[in-house]
Amino acid sequence: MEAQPIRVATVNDEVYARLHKAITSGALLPGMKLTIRSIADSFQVSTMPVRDALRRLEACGLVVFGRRSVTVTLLSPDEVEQVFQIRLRLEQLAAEWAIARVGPHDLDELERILADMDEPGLSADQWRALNQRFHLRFYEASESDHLLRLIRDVWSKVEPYMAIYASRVDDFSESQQQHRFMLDLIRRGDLSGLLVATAHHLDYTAKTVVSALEERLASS
Amino acid sequence: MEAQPIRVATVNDEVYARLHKAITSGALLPGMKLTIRSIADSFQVSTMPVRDALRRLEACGLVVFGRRSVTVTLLSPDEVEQVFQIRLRLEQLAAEWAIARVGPHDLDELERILADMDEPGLSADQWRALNQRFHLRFYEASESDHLLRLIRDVWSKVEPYMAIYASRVDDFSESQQQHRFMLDLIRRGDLSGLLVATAHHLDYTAKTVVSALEERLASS
DNA sequence: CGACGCTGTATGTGATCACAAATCACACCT
DNA sequence: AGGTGTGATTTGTGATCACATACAGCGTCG
Repeated sequence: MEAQPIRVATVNDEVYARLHKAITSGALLPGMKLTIRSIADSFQVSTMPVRDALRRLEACGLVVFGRRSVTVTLLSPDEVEQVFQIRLRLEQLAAEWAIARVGPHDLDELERILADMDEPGLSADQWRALNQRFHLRFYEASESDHLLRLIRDVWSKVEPYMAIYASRVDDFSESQQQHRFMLDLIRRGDLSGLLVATAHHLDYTAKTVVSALEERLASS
Repeated sequence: MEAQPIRVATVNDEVYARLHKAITSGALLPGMKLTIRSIADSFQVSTMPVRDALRRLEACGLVVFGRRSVTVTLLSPDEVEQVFQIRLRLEQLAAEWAIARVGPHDLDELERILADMDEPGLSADQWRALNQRFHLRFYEASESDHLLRLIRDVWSKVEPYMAIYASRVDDFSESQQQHRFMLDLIRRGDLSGLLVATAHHLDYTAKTVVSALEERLASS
């Protein structure tokens, strides 16, 4: 139980959190133009915290500052694929570190998350949240805040597109099967097996997301 | 010749660039407390662009916002080592992509940079700049802005400590020898050899930097 | 002599205002 | 009818002001 310094919620952080969620959940679609003033008005705050929040989102790569505009980052299918490749390398490293330090308590929690994901009738958002929690929860065992933060940021970049994918598909059994297989490898401490499984899992996800994205682009 | 959109220099960007350089070059030491107002005064601008710039630096991990203070990020030797490990994975991926697309023009420029590094009487800052340019110039051939930006950011995190190291050592021949070896592998398209060499090179650098850092900590 | 508590200052946060430039619209010219 | 130039509006940028609170310095008490 490492005590994080208590951060009293500042408006800045709140705006950042809401915008981050809005973008990654797909509520604000990639390519959409944002205006600082409208956001400020809708949140009933001044433009200042919105500016700060957008700056931080810019550094995460979620928005892009133009000459006179702020737009939600729009990735081409090719870029999405690149980001997935980057994610893979980072997550493989995290897996290496995590598998060596994972404890029984961690395993229990991972198991519980998977159980939650088996629950029928999950919304796409709920499934995405649980899916992310499963992976990140495991990587937390790596005990590297730097790596974890990096993975989170890179994850965020492709999250909007996973939201698109998840909203069109209602069968996650294949993905869930892979999760169980990976958890089993983690339990047995099979690192090389886990690395392969992770690559396979991410490739599978990437292919699905990218093809869904290309299909959407072609139809427009 | 891909045309970058013309960014007229805003005060914000200028402040960001200066602070970034000040931190990575070691002029602002890790752990140092910053005050928005003093920075604004010294740059003869208002506090506003400084705030924006610091927010962006925060997202890059170069500064940390406390409750009532902004401090330059201070990394423990252990954290520095972690970041080097992350760098390695990212740079190996970049090497994979770059070695397949590198062209004669790129090779010429890399050669020229190495020649510049052979120049005797280089200051520590100059050597660091050239060293970074050599590696990043190669990775530019990967043609992935996302990966490149990520590497740049992660690099920045350990740059201050490389500055400490570089200021204490005046013999870079070992490092330079590794560079020449790597460039030769690039020329011959020997990917697996390059991956090993990259790992060796970064491990060597990390060990040197970390031990210099620990030595400095022990003596204080 | 040291620890605790209070007060004053310093400083990040948020709001409001002013400005310049980019964008859009409409009208005009070719 | 299509392209172009001009004006109005939008909108990000930067400055200044007000405020609440963390932090330091000092005094007092045990």
